[in-house]
Amino acid sequence: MLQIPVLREQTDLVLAGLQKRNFPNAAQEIQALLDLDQKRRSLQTERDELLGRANALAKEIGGLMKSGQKDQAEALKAETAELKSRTKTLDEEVQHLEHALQQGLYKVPNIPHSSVPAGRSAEDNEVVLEHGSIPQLPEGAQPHWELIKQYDIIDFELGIKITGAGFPVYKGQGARLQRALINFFLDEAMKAGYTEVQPPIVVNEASGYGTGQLPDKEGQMYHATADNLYLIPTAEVPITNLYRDEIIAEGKLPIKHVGYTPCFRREAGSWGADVRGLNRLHQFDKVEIVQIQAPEKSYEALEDMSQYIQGLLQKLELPYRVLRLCGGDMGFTSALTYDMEVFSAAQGRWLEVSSVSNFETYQANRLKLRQRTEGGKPQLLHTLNGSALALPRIVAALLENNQTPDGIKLPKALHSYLGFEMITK
RNA sequence: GGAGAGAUGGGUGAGUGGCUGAAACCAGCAGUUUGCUAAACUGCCGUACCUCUAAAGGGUACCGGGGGUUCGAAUCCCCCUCUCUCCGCCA
Repeated sequence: MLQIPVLREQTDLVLAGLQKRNFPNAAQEIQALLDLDQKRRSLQTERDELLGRANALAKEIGGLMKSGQKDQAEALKAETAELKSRTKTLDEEVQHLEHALQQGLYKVPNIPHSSVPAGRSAEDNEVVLEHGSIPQLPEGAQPHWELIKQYDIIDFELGIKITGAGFPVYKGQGARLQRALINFFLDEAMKAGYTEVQPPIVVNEASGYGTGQLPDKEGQMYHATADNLYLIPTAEVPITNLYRDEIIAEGKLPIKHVGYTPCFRREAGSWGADVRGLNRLHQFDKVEIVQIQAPEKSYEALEDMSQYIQGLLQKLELPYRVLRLCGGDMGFTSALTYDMEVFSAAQGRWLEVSSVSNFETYQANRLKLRQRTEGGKPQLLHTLNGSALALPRIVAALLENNQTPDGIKLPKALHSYLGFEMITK
């Protein structure tokens, strides 16, 4: 979440940012928070003064008791009793205000970076670049949901039987392709300096709040209520939370991690015409890269991550484009997001396969993730992450774009991982 | 799941009602000494908020989390969480 001092001292900047996001009633909402903050501070000052007096009295009483001056001690006790009841009331008010402020701040999204275009929806996203050419498909080319049946590599009906819609079963060459992609992505990331981690795929509530899934996206995560644990929607959650409540030494930066996990998304209310086949699932595999960086270097890191992800797409020989998301389409916690989309030729659509974001201090503030700086107070770090990559839509594009009458040709980069070069019947 | 023990600063670990935001040691930082390194010595060495300020300073809170007793709680009481040991169950 945003820091209160930023709200206080750079109000105009915050308001301009919220406007870019089309955040409703920004001025009133922020003013309400500033009022809460003002009131909290004045009450805290008052409370602390009273507590200070009570502490001094307690010491005095101790001294009097020791020297046997009981009557005088009793007189002071009476005074403390009154202080106590006043501080109690004040303390309750302060706590109430702090809570209200916290709740209010949870509802304020991150401030977009200056390069983020204004806009309301996906249509206003800015195409930064396009790479590769659109493949010419043979006569009678099929969308991937037909191909997976023909080659018997992914089975949605079986998934429906054992779990439900959106939980496909990968079989044979399909399963092998999944495993090849995961290994390829992990190996590439390690070559690029990311340290692999294998985190839990269920997380507690504190982790959900740490990276901002809670309370904003409460309904989007599967919730194991018996233990109050959440199935992760992305490896970002456990990996970034590895560093919750940490103060990192300057020399340890940047921290770079890669992790493969299944991801679980309820996708409540988002099913429609464009979600056939692998386009949208409740469970899917993803390799995620995470960086924790010093504030002055985070945008450099974001560009590196973007380049890295583009390199993967190039090795997979997929045509792709890079979008800079507009204020209205960007995630709640992000300051700048690039989406990478591949062209899935039989559907004739761009499919989002990666989203790489700089959260600046928004997550770090919740996480209390800071760096130790020389001679100064600990300073909030910047967190970044990106998919590298999400598998299902990559698979969709690979199948659709590379179909031939003889089978589906797979890119060279994967051959050694697959043990075959083409999916055949 | 049952029984018991425990949770203190970066680490080890003292502390059972006031002089303890917290000993000591280790690690770390700065300095003295030194041909270099090492050793020795000296000093510094938690976080958040409030207040004040040019800077310094001052205040409050925090000893797993929450509540209570008390003029006063790391210390006493209650609840919760977690860890360890033993038993049971299981991979």
